[in-house]
Amino acid sequence: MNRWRDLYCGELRPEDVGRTVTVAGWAARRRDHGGLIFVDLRDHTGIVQLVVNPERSPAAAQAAHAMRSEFVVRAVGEVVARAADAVNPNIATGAVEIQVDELEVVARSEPLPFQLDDDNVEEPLRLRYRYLDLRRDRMQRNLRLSHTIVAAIRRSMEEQGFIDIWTPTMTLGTPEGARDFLVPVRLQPGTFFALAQSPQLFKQTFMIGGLDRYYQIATCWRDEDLRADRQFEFRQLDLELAFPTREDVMEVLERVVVASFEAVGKTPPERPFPRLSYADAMLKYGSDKPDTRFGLEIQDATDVTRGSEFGVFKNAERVRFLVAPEAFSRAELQRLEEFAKEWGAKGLAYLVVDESGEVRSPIAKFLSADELAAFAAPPGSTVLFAADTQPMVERVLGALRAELGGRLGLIDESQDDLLWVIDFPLFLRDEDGGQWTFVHHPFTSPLDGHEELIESDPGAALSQHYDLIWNGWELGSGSIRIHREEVQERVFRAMGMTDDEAQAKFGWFLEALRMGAPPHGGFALGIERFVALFAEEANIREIIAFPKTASGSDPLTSAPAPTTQERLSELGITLANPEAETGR
RNA sequence: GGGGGCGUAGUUCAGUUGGUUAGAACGCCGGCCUGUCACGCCGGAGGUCGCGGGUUCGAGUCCCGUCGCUCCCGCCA
Repeated sequence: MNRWRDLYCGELRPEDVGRTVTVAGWAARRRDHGGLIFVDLRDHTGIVQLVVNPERSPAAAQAAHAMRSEFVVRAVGEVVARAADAVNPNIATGAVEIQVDELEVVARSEPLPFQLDDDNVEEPLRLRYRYLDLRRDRMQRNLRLSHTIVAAIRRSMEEQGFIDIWTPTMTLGTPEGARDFLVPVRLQPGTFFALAQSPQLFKQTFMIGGLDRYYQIATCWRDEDLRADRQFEFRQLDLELAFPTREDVMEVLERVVVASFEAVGKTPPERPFPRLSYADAMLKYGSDKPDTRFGLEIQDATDVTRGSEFGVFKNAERVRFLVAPEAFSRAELQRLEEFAKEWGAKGLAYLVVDESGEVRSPIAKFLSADELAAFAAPPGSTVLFAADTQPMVERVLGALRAELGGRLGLIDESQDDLLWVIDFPLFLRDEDGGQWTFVHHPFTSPLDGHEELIESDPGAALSQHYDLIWNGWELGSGSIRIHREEVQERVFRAMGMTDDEAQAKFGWFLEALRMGAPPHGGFALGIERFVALFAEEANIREIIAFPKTASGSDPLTSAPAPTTQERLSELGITLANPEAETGR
């Protein structure tokens, strides 16, 4: 290759025996036997063993003796076969080694703040010294996997006729949705750009502009609290196409998913992926992103319990239950009730059917024969009830189901369940107001024939919104959009927005809809979540080179940081709390 | 904004009912060692027990406050 190296450390094989080669990398480990010194030389491809023999090269032996962990080293030597009893089967290069003639310390290293072979280091320390963390297998693997998947996505999108177009990241803020990150504008003090939460309106504008099939791996910003699966900034595969059916959009995504599985050598799911209605998902799984790798389905008993002697059942809007395949002890039931209460339940009624078939329950005496028949469960199981409003019942049993799935080991980890949740409602009622608010975003089209319900029965109107779910993780959302301005205005009105407000926020877009907007629809898939599932990482920070901590800072650079008074004056900004200016 | 968990050597952790000089492993430093591959053996250095206050004869340990990290709820069109 060049003066630094002829090939990579991990590439050496028996057929290289006899060659004189130059290699370079980091000294992962040194074993100094006083005479012979072994050095494990590492680069991104793997490890090769250097053997430094003072009889062969006294100078190299001296250099190797002074060498320490993570020194950057260049070595010249002869590739030799190892003796049969000296072969190391744990590394790919284990049949050979390099007898060193020349050893150059290219760069020294201080002792590291943590050991690279310790896979149990606190995350803040890893992030503070991310460049060291990146040398490790885990991060190398994850970042390269991320690249492989993004490359496969791009290839698939281009094969399907999509073109990559850039959209602005500095844009007009939207009061709805997530909090915007604001960017003050020096040339117009007092005004702000918002960092794009997504290219939503721009991609719809591409369709009106006749671009037909657009995609982008777009960075998006949202100023909300961070989580294991949420960062301030993240990427999404953003796409939009003209004149599609809902099935067309889903097919595009299914091809992308299958191409990604193939790219990483994983058996792809069969197409088409199963479709599940929102109503069924909420009933059976208590979630709009169900993990369907296990059963434990929720059942509705409201028809039977409406005439119950048991007041809690009789008066509840909904009574639902699930049957756990274990006869829980009193202590376990108490823990489960605690759990249910944390999710908002007032209590947790239960029927335990022990191994002999005997029913043990404080509420059994209130229940009719019909009720007991409806809840029939096999010996060695427990029926767990939620009785409350429908949203609360869904919430509590959904959480309980997910918890039990994990706790009872019901999940088949080898399985990959990809599915579509479709037929979402168009609106949900705001918890504290009673105001109708959109489920996805206000540009989602009602289902065919549901336009009339926008005014007459908003809660009953279904939409052409669909979510893609993988093992209980939401990969992304999409919809067929509204392409008629008149429908768009009606949706805004149903949400309680005046025409003036709609004009102020979206006037430019409503105007575009009046000038020949084709039917269109699209999708956005979260790249980091998608890659994390392939990488079997529970946290997207493991997929991101330089992520923020849960409190929103970067331990490597110490960002964010206060700025100077000069910069603030230029921007026309006065801090309400000037102490913050000097930093913490 | 709310709830849970964590914070002791460079790292990962232990630390009894509040009681003498706060320990272990790995790492680091020095020495010995020519077939190791988590090399081995001998010796050594290394501590603001996150920070501040309180209770006590005495606090790593108990109490209050605070900071940081993390998970979850809210929030995330």
